[in-house]
Amino acid sequence: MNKPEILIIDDEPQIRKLLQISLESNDYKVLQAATGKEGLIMAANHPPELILLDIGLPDISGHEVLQQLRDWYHKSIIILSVQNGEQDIVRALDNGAIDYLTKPFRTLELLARIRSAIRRNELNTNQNDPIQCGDLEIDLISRTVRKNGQLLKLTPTEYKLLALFARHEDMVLTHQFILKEIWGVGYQSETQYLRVFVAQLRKKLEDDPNSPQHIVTESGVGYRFS
Amino acid sequence: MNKPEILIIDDEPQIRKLLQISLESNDYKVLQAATGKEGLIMAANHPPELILLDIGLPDISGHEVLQQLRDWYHKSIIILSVQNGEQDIVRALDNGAIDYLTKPFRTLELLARIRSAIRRNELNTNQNDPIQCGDLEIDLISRTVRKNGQLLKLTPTEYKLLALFARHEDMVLTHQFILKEIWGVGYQSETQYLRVFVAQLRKKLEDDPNSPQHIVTESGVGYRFS
DNA sequence: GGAAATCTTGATAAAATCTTTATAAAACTT
DNA sequence: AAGTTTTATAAAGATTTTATCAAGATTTCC
Repeated sequence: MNKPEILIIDDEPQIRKLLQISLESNDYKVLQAATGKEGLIMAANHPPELILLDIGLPDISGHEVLQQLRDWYHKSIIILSVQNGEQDIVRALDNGAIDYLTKPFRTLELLARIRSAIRRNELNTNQNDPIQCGDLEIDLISRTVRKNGQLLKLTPTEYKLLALFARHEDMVLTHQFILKEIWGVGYQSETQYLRVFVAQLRKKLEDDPNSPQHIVTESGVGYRFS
Repeated sequence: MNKPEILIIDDEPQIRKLLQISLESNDYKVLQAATGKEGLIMAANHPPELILLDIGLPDISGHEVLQQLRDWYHKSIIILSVQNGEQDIVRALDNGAIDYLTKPFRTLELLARIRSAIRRNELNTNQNDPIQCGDLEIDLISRTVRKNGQLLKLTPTEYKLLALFARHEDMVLTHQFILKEIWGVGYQSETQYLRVFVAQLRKKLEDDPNSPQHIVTESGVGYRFS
């Protein structure tokens, strides 16, 4: 049985050590790089199952590393950043990072995010099958959405939005990304549209729209669907 | 053990003979038609497992035969065409042919294509049985529609439209798709046609055309039949 | 060739959806 | 804890989409 390999790219030795202990005790194999350059080389030589990438690196910017990785690396990349780094987070997510964690992070949350990210790697198949999310079933071909087997009536924009969420389950989608995908370039500042439609979707598909389970808001960043 | 039946529609006797020998020696039962008309009749009387259809027929164009077949026949149709018939091939595939072969063809390739086509049939069986939707019964073979047992009189376009809906029960069909299927490419913006015919169909087959149960409109997208 | 049936096109009213505004609640900052 | 930013929600106005009728144009069939 092979352990999944995780590459950590971070310049702070304490962080690396902390991550190493947490991850190894949960049956992952850990690889470490202290600089962006080193990280790129290690990833290229031996592509891991997941990359944890610090945005604040000393040599190359983490954003630069992310972009270079994304040219060829298609598995999950999770961003590590200091608090108040919202700008960085949004930019990284828009560049293809799949999730983010702000330091200091809680171990349980870290592990949950990692499990989810690795699951996504394996889940890229069967594009045509209906998507099952708890009590929701989204069939992208027949364009139907069912909640507990019952057909929901969605407007075109509501459906587009839900389909976008469903295609990126568990991922944080930034406002900008969603707006670009649904309304097109040029609408990236109309975040109000998004709020209105998210509210409508929640009203239709959440058991309790006041404490949403499916469409979770990531304050200052975007939304996550699960 | 029943042998799968294959209907050949081709005006050239040599080709039919060649195909017959190849196919029978590989345990298929072969039916033959020399004209489009004859082919349509034979297919209707005794739907085969697969149809090999020549595009260059003397009486009706093979395209016409294909379209008429596709109104009700949902198993595989493989197109036979002379070389240089690219236009024909593209058109035929758009009209629902599943594969094509250019004459002269190599026997092994032919047999491989046929095996693959028949395998696809088995994925969706019972296509030829009458479709029952509540009080409606649509028989694609005899081209009849009954509501509570009573025969409805539909115009050709109305029938084509209803047949299209019935073949895609519960699916949302976009305006564009429907227009392309019924009127052909180039009519995809004539949504008014569709509205008129949907209204006529509803008048004929809904109990209350003002609150349609069968043909449901998906505003901004298309219609759904159930 | 002519009558009947069918299809195309235009006009208009009704319905559905989207956009925008307003305001309150929640979440973060300092 | 107060102030600021971000988010949620409702509802009015604007726009788009749909339904329906009916008049011409075309095709089909005898």
